[in-house]
Parts: sequence; structure tokens; C-alpha cells
Amino acid sequence: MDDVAAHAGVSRALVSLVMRESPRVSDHSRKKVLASANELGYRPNAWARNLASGQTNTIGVMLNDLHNPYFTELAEGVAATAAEAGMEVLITSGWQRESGEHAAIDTLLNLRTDGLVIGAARFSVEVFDEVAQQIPTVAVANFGEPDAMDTVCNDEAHGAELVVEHLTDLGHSRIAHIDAGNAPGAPERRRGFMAAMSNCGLAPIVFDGDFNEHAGRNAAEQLMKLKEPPTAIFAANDLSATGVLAHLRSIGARVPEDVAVVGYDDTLLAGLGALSLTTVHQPRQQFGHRATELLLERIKGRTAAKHELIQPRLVTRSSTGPTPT
Amino acid sequence: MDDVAAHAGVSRALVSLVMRESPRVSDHSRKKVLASANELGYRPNAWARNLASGQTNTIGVMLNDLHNPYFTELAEGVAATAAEAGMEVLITSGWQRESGEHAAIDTLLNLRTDGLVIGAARFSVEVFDEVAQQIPTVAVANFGEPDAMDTVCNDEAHGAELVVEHLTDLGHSRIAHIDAGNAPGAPERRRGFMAAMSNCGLAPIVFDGDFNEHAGRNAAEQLMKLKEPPTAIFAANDLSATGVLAHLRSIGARVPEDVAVVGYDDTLLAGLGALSLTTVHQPRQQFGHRATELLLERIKGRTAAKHELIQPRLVTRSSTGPTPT
DNA sequence: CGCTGATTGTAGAGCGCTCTACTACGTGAC
DNA sequence: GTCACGTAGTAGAGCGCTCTACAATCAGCG
Repeated sequence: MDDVAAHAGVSRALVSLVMRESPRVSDHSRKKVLASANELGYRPNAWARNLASGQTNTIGVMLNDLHNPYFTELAEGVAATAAEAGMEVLITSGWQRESGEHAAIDTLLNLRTDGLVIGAARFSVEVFDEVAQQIPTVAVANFGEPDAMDTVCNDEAHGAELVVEHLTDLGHSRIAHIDAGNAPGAPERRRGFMAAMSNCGLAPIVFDGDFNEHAGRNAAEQLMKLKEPPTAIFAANDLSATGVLAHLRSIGARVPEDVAVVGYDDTLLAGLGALSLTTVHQPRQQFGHRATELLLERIKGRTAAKHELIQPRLVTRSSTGPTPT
Repeated sequence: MDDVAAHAGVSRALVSLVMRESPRVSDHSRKKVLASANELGYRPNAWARNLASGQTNTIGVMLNDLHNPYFTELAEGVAATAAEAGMEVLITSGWQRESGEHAAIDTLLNLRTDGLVIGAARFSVEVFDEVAQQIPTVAVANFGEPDAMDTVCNDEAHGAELVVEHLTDLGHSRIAHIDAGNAPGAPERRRGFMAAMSNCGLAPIVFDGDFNEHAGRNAAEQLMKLKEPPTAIFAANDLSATGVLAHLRSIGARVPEDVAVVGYDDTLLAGLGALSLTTVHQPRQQFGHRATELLLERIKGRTAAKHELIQPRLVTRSSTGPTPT
């Protein structure tokens, strides 16, 4: 910076103003400084800048797992909204381990980012709460309604209701749900399913499962062995639904003629022509978008916690159809 | 830091030593300092630390697209190897746009990370070369053999050969390849395919396509309309292969009895029971692993460029079988 | 022509840490 | 008892920038 100032024949402070695009600089000096900077290959050192200014203009994003499209689309929403607000985004991941999440959060806290968006599920509300004391935080998760941070989450129960509604409209009544135990989101989906079913006066069939293909396959196998197998299967998520499809195909059952299948999440998988799953779409980018907006509000000083529930919608594809007659 | 020093009754320098886990501190003082730090909720400010020390102990990872599992697995490999070496990892993404990649690189350069791993394909070697002048850089890409940086890449041509070998072993001779124009990796795959075919004395059928489902579907449609349709289709990648599967299914052709299908990349998709694609596995984590090792060498001072070619292997699943008789 | 106020530029302290050079204090050998 | 040496701790400069407070210049105006 000194070199640039010397080369341009101005003071260091002026170079600083130019680099920060201050309007308090004449066109003439600005050009001179930029030319010198360019010639000398100067670029401002972010560490020094942030240290001196006391703010980083950066928001940190901590994700549980970069493999999961859910999280990456979330991050994309954050990135887009942050870019609009002129902020940088730094991403860290816990790589699916709790220790990894701790390390990732630590990195971000040491970096003193202006705020934190957390899309993760490994550790408890208490830990988050402690983090939220130190730095403006928004969690994209179903955490209840903690005071110290904002949350954005999907109305899982409503998504499950949409599925039941769709299936009963098609005439189904023996509808099974493969759940995913206590995995994030699963209890709400299960509750939504049970509630919707009893509202229709139907007996809910719930089978223990998980958010993966194997669990779907296994559950489908057991379900199809029942004396009265279900005519529709609502899987825990898309991945688990592909397991259901795989099993049905292997026993020669047709989809949707013999059994209708519904997933959840509307991932890439569901849209593939070879699978074409009816599923519940979560506006993941919008989660990131809203989370970032809330975070920016918080950074600007809001302290009262806000908790938003975002509505999912059903995407109908060819894995569901009228009940077999 | 001053507060901690005062609270523990020692000098600021000693606190610094403790925070850096220096061996030059007695057990007694170390405990005292850590206790005070804990009590006061002190955590070192990474910006100040990096500024003062002149090194960041961080490597930057710039990815083209976080949605693509290829890149996230790459990042995971980098993260694991970096963690072993005690370095932090910061991820930025270009979100599939060239301007985004520029911004992402800029962020990383301004942060003065110790090195850069680039997994991206949008912009030209020249731009990378310029970046590589400024900072140790390793690209995971097929870039020729630039002097200024190291590269790690997959032997795409060999992967294509493995596919041809597998299919001819099964008795296929009318083998079509759906390519992906000039998209990264595609030309090499195509060349490998053509070479392997002519080595076997077979006439290569190549159909223009792309790395997506639609292209696969469209290509399959055209190919199956030929007077002598192929008995095996080698798609540009897994996604394009799912398009092929979707079309074949829609016209009632059985896989693999009527037509064998092969993908490339061994993504999540290929492993699904409902698709079960034979495909070429790329050790993506290993790319990240090797790239990081090379980068660490460069950071330590090596300047001669190294270029590594990593060998893929074939994963056989149920989308391929003997030629129809 | 001196005063006001806006505009443009500058000096210098300080952000929170690291790092070099130095001091203080044993400890053991001769 | 003194000297060399190793160990534990400290002082203070400085990393590259920002930011406050102030100086210089100039236009406009009564």
C-alpha cells in the first residue's frame, strides 16, 4: 500500500479511500491510484482490512454435509442474497461428524464473521445457543423457538398432509409411511402423516426406516409381505423412495398401477425420467434467502428472535396414480 | 488478550505462546492462562493472528459448482488431507458462472490463503496461470501441463477404454457413445472411445450429446431409430445414462437384455438399486487428497510443476450384460 | 476581500496479534 | 565462586490496513 501511495504520489490514506470506493476522492486521483495499484499488482489484504475496520463484511455458513444437495442449495440461496447485500460468504462443513462441526464453527468464530448461518443437525440446541450468544446466528433447522437466534424451517407436517391429501384424492386408503426415526424432520413428517390420516378416518401404517435407500428397500419388502399390502407408500425422503422403487421393480409390481410411491425433498433424483417420483418440494434456496435476510437484520441490530415456517408444495410426477381397481 | 494477560497476571506475549501451544511455557503458567481465557470467553482473533504472523495456515478451495457431487467429494478429500496437516480449509464457489468464479478467486486471493486448490472449469488456462503466479496453486482439471501450477486429473481416455473392453468382452460390437462436445473431460472420453474401438477393429458410433439427462434421452431416441440400433450405449456420464434408461424404458426395451447401458463418474445415481448402472469410478476424494499433498509441497517451496494422472476403474452393475443373441 | 462551507487530501494512532531480542533465574561443572 | 548454558518469561516493534481529526484548497457570497 505504501508502494502504491509512493508510486501514485499520494498518501496511504488516500489509497485506502480509493480501495474502499469512497466518494470522497476526485476522479483524477482515483484513476492515478488505480493505475498504480494495477501496475504494482497490489490487492488489499483482507486480514489487515478486517482487523482495522473491526468488521469483516463476511457471513459464515456452516453446513453439516456438503454432499447433501439440501445443504448446497441452501448455501446457494445464502450466497445469492449475501452477494446482493455486498457481503462475502465463506463456507465450512462438518463433514457429517459432530467433531467436524465443532471445528467448523470454531474456524468461523475465530474469523469473527459478522454473522452465521447454520444448516446442520448434529449437535444440540444448547451448543447453538452458546454460539448465538457470541455472534448473530440464524439456524435453518427445526429447533423449537430459541430466543437467542432466528430459525427458518420447513413446515414438514404440512408437506406430509399434502401427500395424504393427494393420495386420498386418487382413491387410496391403505397408505403406508416409511419414517426415519428421530432424524431431523422425520418426527414432524410422521406426525403430519398420522394427523392427516386420522382426519380422513384412515388407519395410518407407519414402518420404521431411515433417510437412505437401503431402509426404503427393506421397508417395502416387509410392507409388500403384509396380508393386505398398501396401495401407496409415502417414503421418508426421495432416497428412501428409490429403495422402494427398486424393491417393487424386483418383485414385478408396477408403479403406479399396483403401488403408488411418494418421496420427500424433490431432489435431483425425483426429477429423473427413469424414476419420476411424486414428491414434496422444499424451496431450499428460499431457506437460504430468508435466513440471510434475517441474519442481515440481526447484524443491523435486531435482537428479538424471529422464527419462520416456509410452506412446501407437492410435485406430481408419474410414480402416483389412481388406486388399483 | 490484554484482559487475559492481566487476569492471569502474566504478559501478553506469554498468552500468545500458550494460545499457539508453544512448548516454551511451564505447565503451571499454561494452566493459569487457559483458565483465565476460558473464564473471560477469550478466543484468538484469526485476522490479527494471520496478519501478524504473515501466514494463514489456510488453504482456499474454489469450486465451480457445489451441486455437483464431483466437486464436493473433491473438497472432502482436500479437507481431510488439510486437517491432517493442521490447516484450515475455506470453500468458495463460482455457482456455475464465470463472474462468480472470478469473485470467488478474488475473495481467496484477498484472504492471502497459503495456497489454492481449484476445481473448476469455467475459465481459461490463462486466467489460472495469472493466479498461479501469485500463490501456490493446484488445479484439478485437464489443463494440459502448465508450468506455473500443478495439476491432478483423471485419465478419461483410459476410462473409456475400460468401458469398451468390458462391452466387447460381453460380446457387443455395435457400441454407441453419447458424447458431451467440448465440456470438460468429454473430448478425452470421446478420443479414448474411438481409439479403443478401432483397436478392436470396430466402427465407433458417436452421437452428439451433453452431460445431462435430456441429452441422453434424446440421443437414445435417435440411436434406437437406426436401422441397426446399437446393442450397447456408453453415455457421456451417469446423468446422461439415466436419460438413456428413461427412453429405453419408455419404448419397452429391456436393460441389459436388449441394450446395455454404461455411465461415467460413479455418482450416487449409478449406485441406486432402481438404476444400477455400470459406470466408471473416479476416485474423487483421492483427487482432493493428492491435490492437497502437491499443494503442501508447493507451499514448502517446490517450484517445478508436477502433473498427475489418476487411473479410474470400472464398476460393473446390472445395466450391462451379454449381447442379445 | 474576508468569511463560510463544501470538497479533497493527510497525519498518525491503533486494530489484536506474533516475533525477535533480551532479561532473569536456576543448575551443574570445574 | 564463577562461568556457561538452558529454560521461562517479557518488552516492544510492527504486520497492513482503517478511521478520526484535522489541514488545505476553492467556490460562492455579501
